[in-house]
Amino acid sequence: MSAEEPIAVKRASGKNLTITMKDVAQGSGFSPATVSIVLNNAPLARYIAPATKKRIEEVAKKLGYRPNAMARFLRSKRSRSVGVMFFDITDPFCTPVLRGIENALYQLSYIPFFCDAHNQRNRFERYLEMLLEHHVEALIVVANWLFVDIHLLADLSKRNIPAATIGWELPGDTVSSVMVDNEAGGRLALEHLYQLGHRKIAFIRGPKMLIDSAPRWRGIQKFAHSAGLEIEPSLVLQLPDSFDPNSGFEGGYRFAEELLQKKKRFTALIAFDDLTAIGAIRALTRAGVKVPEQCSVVGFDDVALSAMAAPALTTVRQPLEAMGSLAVNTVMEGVNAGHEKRDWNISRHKMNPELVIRDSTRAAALTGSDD
Amino acid sequence: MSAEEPIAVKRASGKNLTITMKDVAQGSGFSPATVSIVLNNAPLARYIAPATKKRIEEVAKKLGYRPNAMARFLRSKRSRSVGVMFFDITDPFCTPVLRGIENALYQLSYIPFFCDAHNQRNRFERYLEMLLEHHVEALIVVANWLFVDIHLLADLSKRNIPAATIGWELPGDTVSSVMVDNEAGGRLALEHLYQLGHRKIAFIRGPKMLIDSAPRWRGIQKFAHSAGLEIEPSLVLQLPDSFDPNSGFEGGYRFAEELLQKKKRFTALIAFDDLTAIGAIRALTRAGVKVPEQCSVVGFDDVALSAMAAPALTTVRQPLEAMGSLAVNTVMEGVNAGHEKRDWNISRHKMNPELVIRDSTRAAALTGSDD
DNA sequence: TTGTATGCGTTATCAA
DNA sequence: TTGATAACGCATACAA
Repeated sequence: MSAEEPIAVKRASGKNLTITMKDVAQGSGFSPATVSIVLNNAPLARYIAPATKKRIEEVAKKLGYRPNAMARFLRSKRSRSVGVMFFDITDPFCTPVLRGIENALYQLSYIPFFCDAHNQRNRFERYLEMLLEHHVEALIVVANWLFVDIHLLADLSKRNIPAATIGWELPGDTVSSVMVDNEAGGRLALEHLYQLGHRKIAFIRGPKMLIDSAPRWRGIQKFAHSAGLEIEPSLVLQLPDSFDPNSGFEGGYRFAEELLQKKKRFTALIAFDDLTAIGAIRALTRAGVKVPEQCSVVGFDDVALSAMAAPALTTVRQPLEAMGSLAVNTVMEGVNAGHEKRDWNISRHKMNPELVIRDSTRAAALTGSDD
Repeated sequence: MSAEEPIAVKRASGKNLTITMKDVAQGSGFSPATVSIVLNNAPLARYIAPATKKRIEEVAKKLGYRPNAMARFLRSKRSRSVGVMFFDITDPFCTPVLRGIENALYQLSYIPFFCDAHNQRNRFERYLEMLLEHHVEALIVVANWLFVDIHLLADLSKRNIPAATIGWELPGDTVSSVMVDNEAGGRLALEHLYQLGHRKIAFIRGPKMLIDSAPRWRGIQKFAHSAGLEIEPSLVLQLPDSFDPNSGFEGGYRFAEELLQKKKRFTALIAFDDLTAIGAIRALTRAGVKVPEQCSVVGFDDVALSAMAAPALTTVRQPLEAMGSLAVNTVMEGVNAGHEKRDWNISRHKMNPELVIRDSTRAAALTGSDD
């Protein structure tokens, strides 16, 4: 093949900077249809002469042709984009999840629209609107509490837009979900302390509004029951509802302080999440109670800072990144099913938590705690 | 107006779930052109009869009409989307920046595409490709080191796609940038310690590959010079290059350990960034050196975890969220200029850092440091 | 093996 | 004051 065959492109030689398929057609001497078939490697490409293919690909490359995703959507109805909505990206929980989502989408050559509802309902709705206008093929919602009524998201599935939630689940059978097995996590935390010999254990439960709170506590109760461990009510506190994902830190601090002031005796503490644990540790340390020597502390989540906390936090890890990818794979199954006109079902995943033992826990001393 | 005038929409009553402009036209009894004019409040809308407007808007709403962003783009060349590319979202530096970008875009009814290069060049390029295919109106790149040659991004400005970098700047005059004034920040950190009476100060400088490292150090040197403070070379260490944004923690730990082992005497330490500072504090504490009683430590950035560290970290804050918004406003000026066929210039912003005094610094003791 | 024609949902120009 | 028509860039059915 004459590799030097000139590429003729008629252009107003002016402003128009975007190379279109027509340009490639003109440049290669074939029709736009043929170009389309070749560049997309469509079924019909089987019948195109190799020389033609080569020529077209060559020209496309030389011209720097880039398919226009918008125009393409108009025909194919595939936008190759997915909406990713966070209730509050400020929550350290979110970053690894985002990474997991992004990475899985990237593998599939999909690109995410990023939305952050700032915990505001109207903002959530506005973003939903925008995503719909941009015709995302699927939606992933990352949240740990619920203000979104079913209708909003169920609406999506009526439009055949598969949706999945992470860290949260919806009643009904229209939205898939990916969560950690909170009950197992709660059990894991208590079991760990129990095995270390702790019997006087304090608890800072999660806020009522968080869907995680109840099952974690249930896991704790169940283990306590099965092990014959008594949970002393006066050692159980519950964080107040709050929209600030970082409020746990302050809450943990205050509640640990409170326990100390009431001269409660405990050799270990299970916090609702890592920030709460770190806040509690801060209060304990400040009051002269050494962690873990005098009091062990366990968190939940294993967010990035937990490994850097002092002492490094023992915690129940959620596989956040994996949860992100799983959500992607889940909705993409729906997307594919849709295109192949297959039926499919939503799925609800409960992923296994994992105990990560670091420096904030150790075997119970013989004596009780402080004061 | 008869509020009950029926809306007649002919449809195959089947699968098609998306309401188009044509549907609104049919439903309202007007032509698509008129509907377009009314719903976009185009100039010509001035001449449309109020009753017509009302009817059309009513029908559009009742039918749940949503403009198709793709089709709209094809005509208007406006995608109402912006590419946001992170070199590594894992860096705690990034989250507040993302929030700032997202928020500013939201105000303008633009939606961001989220891209994370994972510090990989080919991934960066692939994403760039995707963003171009999706015809983003602008690009924002968040990074603190450079593997991207000018050409890649300069290429954009040839396509009239305004670009801005955050935390990093490019030579040439094609890409805007938003950075913190690192030199001022370095000065701030040292000045603070100096005023507290510290004279024996150790430094952990940033890796060479980070653009921030040099100016921060320059700010330190300049202040030292002007204050007549001597910087002891043996107290100056430099972090090795690394692609892991969290490696500073380990580096800070190791270097602080090293200083201690060499029996160096110092009453304060300035770390390149917060993670490094927190790592250093960990090593100091572990070696029995109390922070801040025996050694003050200053960080840089004020990432989220700094306030929660123990002790809470004194640091030089970058206005990360504001930097994000500023970058948005900067590129949007280019976008607007482009549409109004105006000329415009890129801009380079240096934002003021701010000293945040927390618990990791205090007045120098009379004696030196440890051992 | 390749080309022609059509339509996706909009907007803009022109005509009525 | 409103409507018909063309065009944006692409992919497909059909024709050649």
